[in-house]
Parts: sequence; C-alpha cells; structure tokens
Amino acid sequence: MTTKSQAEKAYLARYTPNAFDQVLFSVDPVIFTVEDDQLKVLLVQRDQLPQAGRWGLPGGRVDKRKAATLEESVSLKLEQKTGLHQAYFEQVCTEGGADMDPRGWSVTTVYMALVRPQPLAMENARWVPVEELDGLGPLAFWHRQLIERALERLRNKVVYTDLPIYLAPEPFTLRQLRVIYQVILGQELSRNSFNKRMVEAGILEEAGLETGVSNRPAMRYRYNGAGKPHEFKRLLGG
Amino acid sequence: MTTKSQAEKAYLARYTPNAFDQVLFSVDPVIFTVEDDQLKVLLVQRDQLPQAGRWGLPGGRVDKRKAATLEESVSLKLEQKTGLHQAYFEQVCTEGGADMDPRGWSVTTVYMALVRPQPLAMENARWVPVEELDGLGPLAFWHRQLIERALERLRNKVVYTDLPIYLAPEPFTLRQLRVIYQVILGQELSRNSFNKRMVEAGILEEAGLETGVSNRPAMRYRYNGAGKPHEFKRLLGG
DNA sequence: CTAATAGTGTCTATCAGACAGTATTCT
DNA sequence: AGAATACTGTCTGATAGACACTATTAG
Repeated sequence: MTTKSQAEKAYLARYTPNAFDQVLFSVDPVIFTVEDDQLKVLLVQRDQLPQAGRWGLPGGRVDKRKAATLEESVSLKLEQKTGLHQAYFEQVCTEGGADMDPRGWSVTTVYMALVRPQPLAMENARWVPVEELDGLGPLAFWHRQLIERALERLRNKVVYTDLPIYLAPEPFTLRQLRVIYQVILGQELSRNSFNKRMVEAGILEEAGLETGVSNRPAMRYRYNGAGKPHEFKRLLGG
Repeated sequence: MTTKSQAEKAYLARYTPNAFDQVLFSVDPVIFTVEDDQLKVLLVQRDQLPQAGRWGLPGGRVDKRKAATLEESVSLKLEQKTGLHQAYFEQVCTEGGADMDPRGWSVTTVYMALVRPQPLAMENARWVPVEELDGLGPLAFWHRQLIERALERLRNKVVYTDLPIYLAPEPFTLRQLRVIYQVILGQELSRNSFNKRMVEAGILEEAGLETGVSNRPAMRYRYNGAGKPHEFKRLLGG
C-alpha cells in the first residue's frame, strides 16, 4: 500500500494537463423574471472578443481560485451580475461540442435562475422578454439554444411545482401568482382549482388583505416553503 | 463589419488555451440493469494511475477527434464498454470542484443509461448490485456520489415514466415489468392498477401468451414507444 | 345601486388503489 | 380436484376543472 501511494504521489507530481487535449468549460446561467406580464431573461452585451457586441448569457469560465465547487461558481456569477441573493437556481443541462465556440471544443453547464423583478445595476445588462429574443440579432455562441433548454425546463416544471413563487414579489395575491403561471405557460388556468391547489399545499402564509382596490380585496400571501420547492402530485392545465 | 471579422480572425488565430486556467472535464455513464431481481451498476476496475485498482464508472475524457458533441462521446463510451446499441440514456447532472480528482479542479457530466441484462465482454468489468457497492472498498474519485445522483434520478422518474421497460428483456409479461419497478423502488405495487396503467398508456404491443407455466399464462408484450419515454400524469405508489 | 373581483359550494371526470370474483394452465 | 397466477369488475378516495352563487370593496 505504501508503494502504491508512492507511485501515486510521483504520478501526480509529474502530472501536467495538456491544454490542447482539454475541452473549454464554462457556466451559463439563464436568469428569468416576470415583469409587466412578460417572461424575461437577463442578457449582457459582450465587450470582449470573440463575438464582441453580441448579446449573451452572463456566464463564463470557472474561477478556480474563488470557487471550490460548480454550484459556488454559479452563485458567484449570479451575485456579480445581479447583486441578488434570494434567487432560486438549479442545473438544467450540459451541452458540448466542437462547433459551439470558435475557440474550440467547448462544454457549458446551463443553470436556470428565478428572481423577483428588480432594476439592474450594470450598464450593459438588460431584461429581454423571451418573445423579443429574435429582435436582438444573433446571440453569442449557442446561447439562443441554451435559453431554449432552460425555457423548456421551466415550462415543464411549472405544471407540477410551485417554482413561479420565486418570481413573485412578496407578498402576493393568488391572482398575481396565477398570472405568472399563465405568462410562463401561455395558457389560461382555472381560478378555482389553481387557488385550491396552492392553498391546500400548505406552502403559503396569510399576510393580510389587499387595500385600495375597487373590488373585494384579495388575501395576500408569503411563501412558507421548506427550502425545497413543492412538488404536486398531478399536473396543471390538462 | 469587415474590420470586426478581421479582428475576430486575428484573435482566434492567436488564441491558445492555458492548461492551468482550464478545468479537467470528463463524462461518466452510470449504466443500470436489473438481473436476478437486483438493480446493478456497471463498474470497471481502473488499470491506470491515479487510483489504479479501484472500481469506478466506465467514463473518461472526451475524445475530441472522434466525437463532435457530448452526446456522441457518451454513445461512444457506451458502445466501447458494453457493445450495446439499444440502450436508453439521459443526462443526469454535472458535478465539479477542486476536490473531486487529485489532478486538480475537475468537472464531470453524469449520464444514466438503462440496458437489458447481458453478459459483459470485458475482463475488468462487473455488474455490481447497488446494495453491494460498499463492499467493494472506496470507489474511484467521487464515483460513489455520482452513482447516488443517478440512482435518485432513476427512482424519481420511475414513478411517472415507463423507463423500466428499457431494463426488461423483450418480450416481457406485466409481472416481470412490475417486479423491475418494485426492485427499483424497493416497494410493492398494486398489480391491478399497475397493469391497467401500463395497458391503457398504449405503449405496449401484444406478443402472444406465455407457455410452459403451471398457471394461467400471462400475455407477453413488446414496447411500442414512440422514441420518447412515456410520461404518466399521476404518480405511482402513493 | 353597479362594476369588478374574491371566495365558496357543488358537480363531474379521471385515475390510483383495494378487494372480490372468474379464467386458465399444470400436476 | 387443487394450486397458482392471470384477468375483470366494482367500489373508494383524491384532485383538477367547470359552473354557479355569495361576499366585499370603490365610486
């Protein structure tokens, strides 16, 4: 066992990665919010080569000194780009290939993040409605496809989770929440069953009635989720 | 636009990745099968440093010359390691960090593959029951955790998909299929609702009755899936 | 009062699960 | 006949969705 460990040590001491055998790896968060009844994505305009000037995701290479894990490196990027802490995020997928980046064989891990609507501190960043993505000209690298993958994931999960709550400013009424669901799904939802579903899930806390509306005021709620997003047992929207 | 493209070309011509800024990237398939009423994982014994002698997943670096995309590189590895083509596989997650591999900051993308039980061509490969993983001593790198992630994914999806069909030798009876579900879930399932669910999903084709059993023979079925695995609208096993 | 929206009660459809009864094979 | 397992029918419970009715606010 000692010899083995010796051989191992010697091997590691001599080990040097060859840059041309390696693939280029990056992390790309797709940050969603809902504002003005539109689903929007955070994009930044690239100021460096390659593809300077194009709009793309606020991602990039992993900073090996600052992050000890992948998750950490994504958290860092989210904070840097949005200054936001209360975000939800999850991994969506990893795409890789020879043609994704002109610099060579590349791999990128896509994350989906959900944040409440908020102004952006950065100059070259914008909330872009997903319906208007094609109006920006070609996006950087394969970012158009990566956004599509994140969108798919979001739309899939919306029918059996409470994820959209992370997009709602607190406190919120069930109508506000339902509209967010509808914006994501592009589909009307039955008010009655939606409300029952949410209330009976036991994930909401009452936070007093609305005021100043010209109709019967609705109850406002805060999220009471136990860390993990709630998963329902049946799908929404037939 | 021409100047931009010129600058871009010049940049790319001069671009050389620095090996010490890059992370090490690999692909690790977790290949499952069900044999003798046990869920098993394909492991291989490493013959090279580092960690020679340990059992681990049949993964490794991407061969940039042979594969144009990540998916392709996984297909290649599956073929090399099992000689199998009719497998189902999907991406599970990507894990990365400074401590996963002694050679440095590494990232690995984990895939889950489902194959029918079959003998292995390779000398140093084994089907290991998931219950006996801890008897093999420590696995290579973080492979123990990676297997756990794939297992989680499998157990999650089994309650709302027909994935276990990919583990069944064709043709199969509903009893055989149900046993596979039960082995994965570690839980009895009601025969009646299981059978109704499967038959009414319209994913099975009748393939004649069993013969030679000392009781009423069951119908055998073949899978009729339309490429994508079927997703049910309600969960199994309350 | 009216307009507008919130909340509630009732009915239906769907489907998982439990249970009982019938069918078909071999020994 | 008896043992074993397949198949079928019926009932219950949970919940999404449709619809109608009542409640509460501003003007």
